Amino acid sequence: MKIGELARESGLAPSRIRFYEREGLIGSIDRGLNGYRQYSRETRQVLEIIVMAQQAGFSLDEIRNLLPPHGKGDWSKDKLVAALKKKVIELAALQRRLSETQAGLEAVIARIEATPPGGDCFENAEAVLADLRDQSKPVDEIGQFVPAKTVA
Amino acid sequence: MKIGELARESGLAPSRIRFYEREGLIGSIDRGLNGYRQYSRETRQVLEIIVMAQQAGFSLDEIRNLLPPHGKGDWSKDKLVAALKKKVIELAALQRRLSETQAGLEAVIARIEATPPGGDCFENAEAVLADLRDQSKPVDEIGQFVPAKTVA
DNA sequence: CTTGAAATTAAAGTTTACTTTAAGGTTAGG
DNA sequence: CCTAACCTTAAAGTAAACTTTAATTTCAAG
Repeated sequence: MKIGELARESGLAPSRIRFYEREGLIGSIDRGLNGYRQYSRETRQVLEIIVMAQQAGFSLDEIRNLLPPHGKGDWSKDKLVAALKKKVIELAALQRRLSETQAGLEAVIARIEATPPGGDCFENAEAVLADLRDQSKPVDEIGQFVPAKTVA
Repeated sequence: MKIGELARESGLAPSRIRFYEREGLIGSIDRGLNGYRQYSRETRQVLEIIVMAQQAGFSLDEIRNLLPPHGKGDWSKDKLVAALKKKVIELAALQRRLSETQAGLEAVIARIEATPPGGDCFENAEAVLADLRDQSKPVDEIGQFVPAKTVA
């Protein structure tokens, strides 16, 4: 599979795929005699995980550390299981982050919809934001809202 | 309230608050005789909403359009609520996909760990990857995974 | 054999979201 | 009164995540 095909299938631009390779997110891939990159189907899964993780707010740097080390094909059963389990843990991390984001958004929606039609925007803001603060943890103990601590 | 105090309370750098003002996310604020910015308590709430929305994946540009027109008063909350709800739906969809992927992975792990120790590693790996492809449904109807359409 | 689509590289450019710097004016404490 | 901490501005700098450009090379069709 050449880069153009992979690009079509994944929906990512070829430049982006090459960029991920330069950045070490995709392991060294095979080259044909002509120097063209030859991808396996596995690469598509990797790209998908990268995109998903990005959508959940992970930086490429974090993703690089989450992805299993792409040492080539000595795939023993144990290593395969270990890699998959690691992936499950990664997915759980993604889910946690998504849940937090979603909970925060829903709280904000609830508050806005609870505002009386003619009312001042921030009349009861204080109370609801306090709720938000109690439920999840968008603030630290000093009372500042934390800048999205990226979770490795 | 001067900028330093607001910065301490919100946890945002003064430069960042001034930046948001330049970008039109915070309305025109009062100035003292000395030219110092004088903030009201409302501004803190606005800053918190900005941070919240950022964590949910909104760009500053999108946020600017969601926030009340700071010329005068009423914030048409319908637009804001609609956008936020749309975002929640997106997040839910993302989470469903993650769940499916995770469930698939766990099933695959269980299968591998149940295989008798005599098996061929590569045969196994092949089957595992096939499972992964079939079980998770990470693609849209064209077969691409969608690149997180940011919603205004 | 020629032509156009697709591949390669290195390097430079873009956007977003800030921060830092430089050069100053203001204010509170000792 | 002096000094340090805080405020002001415009402008330049930075980091992340890509994309675009330019200058080739290669492949596939007619």
